[in-house]
Amino acid sequence: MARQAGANGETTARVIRQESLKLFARHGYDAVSMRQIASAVGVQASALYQYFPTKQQILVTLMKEHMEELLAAYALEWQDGETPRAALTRFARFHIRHHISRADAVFISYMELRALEPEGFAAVEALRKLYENELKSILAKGAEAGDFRLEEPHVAAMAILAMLTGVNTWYRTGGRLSREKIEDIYEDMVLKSVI
Amino acid sequence: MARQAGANGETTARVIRQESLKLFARHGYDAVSMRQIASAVGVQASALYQYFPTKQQILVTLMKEHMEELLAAYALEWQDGETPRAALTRFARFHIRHHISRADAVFISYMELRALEPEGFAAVEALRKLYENELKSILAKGAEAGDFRLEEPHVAAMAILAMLTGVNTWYRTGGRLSREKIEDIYEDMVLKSVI
DNA sequence: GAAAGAAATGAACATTCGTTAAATTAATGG
DNA sequence: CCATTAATTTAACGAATGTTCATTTCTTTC
Repeated sequence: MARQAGANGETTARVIRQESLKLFARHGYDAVSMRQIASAVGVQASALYQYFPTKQQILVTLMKEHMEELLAAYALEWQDGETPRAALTRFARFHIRHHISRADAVFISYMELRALEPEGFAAVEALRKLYENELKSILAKGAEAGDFRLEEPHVAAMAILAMLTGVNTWYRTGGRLSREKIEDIYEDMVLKSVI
Repeated sequence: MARQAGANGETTARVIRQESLKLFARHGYDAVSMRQIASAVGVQASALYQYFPTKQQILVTLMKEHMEELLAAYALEWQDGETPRAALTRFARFHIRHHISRADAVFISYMELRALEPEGFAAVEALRKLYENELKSILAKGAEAGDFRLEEPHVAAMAILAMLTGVNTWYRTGGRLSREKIEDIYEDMVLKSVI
């Protein structure tokens, strides 16, 4: 056989992304072979090279897309003229909501940074900094306005991001707590931690 | 050459641990080869098998030792009859202090869980739960006594641990902030988040 | 219905991997 | 100083890796 009936390039490309994401998250970039990805897609390893020039490019694509999706989703939520507290509340709830429904992509984006070659690393890191700056900006404004009590906005931002992103270490779909409830808990802790 | 002048088994074993820790933290378990480790130690790859039966056992040993050292260090700090707030303060400061001076081991212990085969995974996971339970116990007692306001002690414990452990994503030795100062900031945020 | 393009296969490549076995050298104890 | 043992080397193993290339099959277009 060579070409399957009903085969379509766009579909295959999407399935490659999908299955790579799952496999990288489950076993790690280095532990997953091109043959494993191909097998999950239902294709031979050589077929992957019609869509990605290297294995590394699959990873870079997944990570960049994740960060760009995150930034785009946050941009949709953003509102001008909010109080610092309202902005921080919005940020916390958005972060939890966005992250718990994308466990695999989040996992990869934090774990596989070291698997990136310099060029891809720089690109992904730049996107991450953009997102971090959204939170830092909220905290800095809040500190200036006297709404937040914090000596080191940078450290506070790192602490809050770590706390929020940590939700993925324990949250599993269909668990006891609803997404709303989890947002409530984290919002509460984040707000209190800076007030 | 075969045996080096002054060679000694105990020394080599320690150097293997040391260099493996560095390499695994820097590149990830799967990305590091036995030949790389051997080269860092200053020995041929086959010599490693005098000290560890498999590459996997090196990883298991490093992770178990890290968790056991953590539990032992915490046991030394522990004090009976403390108020929940004092206990939480002690926990937060201990966690920061212990973790920032062991960046490599901490990194591995969180990143390479998935590289563990079932047996080793279960052992390491059990040790981790013991440590988590120390914090949960503090939070549960504090909630019962009315010192802490939290509906979900489990979630709060996960959130606090993530926040504290996150220090290693940004902290670098010799930075602007002293260890004491960092402990102060995290203690403050953790305490406020549950009150 | 033939030509052109897209989608995929199958075989092969050099390299690297974890691991084993036999041989070799240095330190130790009588 | 000789025998033993500990520490390490050199060489080799089969298996797996990312990637390339020529070929084959299906779809679309004229």
